[in-house]
Parts: sequence; structure tokens; C-alpha cells
Amino acid sequence: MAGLREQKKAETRKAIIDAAVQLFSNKGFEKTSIEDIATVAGIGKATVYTYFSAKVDIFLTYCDDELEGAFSELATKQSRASDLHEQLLEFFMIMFRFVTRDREFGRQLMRATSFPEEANPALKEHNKYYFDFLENIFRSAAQRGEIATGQDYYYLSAHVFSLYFAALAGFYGGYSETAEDVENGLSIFFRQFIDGIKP
Amino acid sequence: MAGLREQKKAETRKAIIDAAVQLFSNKGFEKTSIEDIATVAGIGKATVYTYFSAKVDIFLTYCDDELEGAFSELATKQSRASDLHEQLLEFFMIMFRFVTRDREFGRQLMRATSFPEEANPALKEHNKYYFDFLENIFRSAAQRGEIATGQDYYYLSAHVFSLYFAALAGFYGGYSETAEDVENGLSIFFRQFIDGIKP
DNA sequence: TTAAAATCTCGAATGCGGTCGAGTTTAGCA
DNA sequence: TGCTAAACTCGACCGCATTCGAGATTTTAA
Repeated sequence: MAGLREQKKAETRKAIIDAAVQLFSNKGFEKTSIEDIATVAGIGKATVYTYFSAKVDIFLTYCDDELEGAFSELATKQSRASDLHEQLLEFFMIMFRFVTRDREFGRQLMRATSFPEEANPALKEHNKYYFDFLENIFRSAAQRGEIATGQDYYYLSAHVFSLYFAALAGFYGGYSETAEDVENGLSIFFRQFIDGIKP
Repeated sequence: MAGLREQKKAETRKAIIDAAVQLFSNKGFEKTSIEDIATVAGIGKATVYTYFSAKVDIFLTYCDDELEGAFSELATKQSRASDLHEQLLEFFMIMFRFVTRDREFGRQLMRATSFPEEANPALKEHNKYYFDFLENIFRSAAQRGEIATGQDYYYLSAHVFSLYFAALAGFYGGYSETAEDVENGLSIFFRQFIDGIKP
């Protein structure tokens, strides 16, 4: 009868995530209590903590799964973007749409990513993926002669990544309302980045 | 006897900030409770909320107060001599040094302000202060002919601000060790920003 | 088969941020 | 000076995340 407990655990774990995701999208992260989640999942409140070490971890686990989806979309999608500016915009808008599919999703993800209390290995892995992807974009732009060669790709990637963060912060801070607003903002940022701001 | 209340209020306010800063440096933001602060400040817990609307506001206010002096000095100094790149670097390094005076302090501050759980008016005010300052830097750079005119100063400010965030994230993520490393990173970012990255 | 060890469960307890409202102090004016 | 309105103070309270601990269930090994 080995594995009975394992199997139950997997079911309970899934029940918690399902309940949490459902409640989070209905009521939002803040308004959803652990007790709500436990009740919907059909378990006791304290039992949740056998599976997740904190409320936010439930959400990050879900985020993690979702991001896998975003990356696979990126990998399969044939890029129609021709120049660097378009490529950057396309890349980040795919990420943006994914991350803000549910508003809370993006916010918590950003909180966990930007100045984490504890390092989260899964998220670090994701960031590395972003950076690798970006470095490839820059490498090919350099090959096409669109940008100067001999630049540190790491700093270029970090630069555009930070602009993406700024766009997201604007979205969550109430400065931009729609995805279109965000796209316009990003477009301006990338123009500045590529062309510089001199006369 | 006019101003008696005003004076007391100012004293209490200062007592709260002092207590908070002291406790925070010792125990960290999370571990310091409002009650601790109230006790050290010699007042009741609820009274803290007459002066500050939330725990983070105490720290934001402290930062605003401390940085105000540094910046007004900077404002008068900066009009002469240096160019945009240097001015930006100077501005952000003052902020960086202040914020990382105590390492934990900086991390907590960033956590509290980057993707807040709920919109916070005081936080908006706080950020607006820095943006206004940056806009002035850009305005005078435009007047000197250093950068193209007709650009949206708001986007320029947001751009450099996001680079500062990236540098800080790098510092807390373990990518740069010393203040000097951070300054070098920022310098590279600002060069990219000003000059663009084309061949 | 069985009994000890390991693990899981969950109601109860803890601690904290934040609010309430009754009591107190001050300001302003007659 | 006396009186009222406005503003301040703080103990008590609320809701919620997280931890405790004691009892239930499952695994392991002989």
C-alpha cells in the first residue's frame, strides 16, 4: 500500500492551488484568507501550512506553472518582428500579457522578484531564461549591424529588463490603464534606449 | 500660548521616527512592531496612527526628510559645470548611499515601495518628489543643448529611475558588492541611455 | 502481524497591523 | 475667564497570517 499518502498529498496540494487560484481571481489576493482557501479545499486551516510555507507561496507556485506556459509560447511562436525595437516590444508584450492575465498574478510575481526576502530558486531560473532570450536578440541585432558590437550584452539585457519593470510598475501604480498604454510606454522607452536622447 | 500643540506634535513625530529608525536598524522592519515603536517613543500604540497612516509611511517620511536636505544642496550645486551623465550619477549615488546606509533598511524600503499591496497616496507623493527633481535636471540639460528638446521629461525620468532600481536590485541580488560597483553599473546604464546603442 | 517512528491534521492560541470610540487636552472666541 | 468645537490620546478590539501541540494516520522494519 506504499504511496497512499503520497497520492493523497498530491491531491490535497492540487486542491489547495485550485481553491486559491479560484478565490484569488474572484476576491483578490488580500481579501482571500487562508481560512477561505482551506474551506474551499475541504481541509483545516493549519493543514495548508503542511503544503506551503506562506500564503504568497501558494500564489508563486501557480505563477511558476503559468510562466512555463509563457515561455513555451515564446519558443514556438514565429517572430514576425523585423528590427530590434519590434523584437523587444514583441517579447515583452507577450510576457506582459501573460503576467497580467490576472492582475494579482503579476503584482505578486514582481514583489517576489524585485527585492526578495529570501531567494527563490525557481524565480531565479526564470530570470535567467529572460536574460538568455534577450542576449540572443541583441546578438543577432549586432550581427545585422543594428547596434554597435563589443557591448556587454548582459548590461543591455539588464537595461531593457528594467524598463519592462518600470512599465509594469506604472501599470500597477495606476499610471497606465490598458495593455495598449503599456505598449506605448515600452515603445517610447525602447526608442530612447536604442537611439539615445541626444539632439 | 499659540503653537503649544504644534510644538508637542512636532516632538512626538520626531520621537516616533527616531524610535522607528533605531528599532528598525536593530531588529529589521518586519520584526519591529508598531507597539515597540510606540513604547520606545513613550506613547500609546494607536497614537502612532495620528501621525502616520501606516507602518511604511514612517520610513518613507524619514527618507523624505533626510534626503530633502541633501537634494536641495545638490540643486544649487548642480547648475554649474557638470554634464547630464555626471548629474544623474551624482543624484542617484546620493540616494544609493543613503538607502544602503544600513543594508536591511534599504532592502525593506525597496520591498515596501516597489510593488505595494495597495495604492498608497503617501508613496505617490514620495515618488513624485524624485521625479520632479529629475525633470529639472533634464530641463536644464535640454536648455544647454545636451539633449534633444520636445522629449517627454516624464518618460526620461521614469527611464533613469528604473535603471537606478535595476542597480539596487543588482546590489541586493549579489551581483554588485560595493558602492563603487554600483556606480560603475549605473554609469554604463546612463551612457547607454544618453548615447543610445547604435553603431 | 505489530508496534514504534514518522508524518499529517486541525482546533486553539499567538502576535501584529490597523480601527474604534470614549475620554482628555487645546484653540479660539466672546 | 469661561465655554464650545476641534483635535489628540490610547486601551480595547478586530481580522488575519502563522505557529503550537496533541491526537490520528501511515510507513517501516522486525
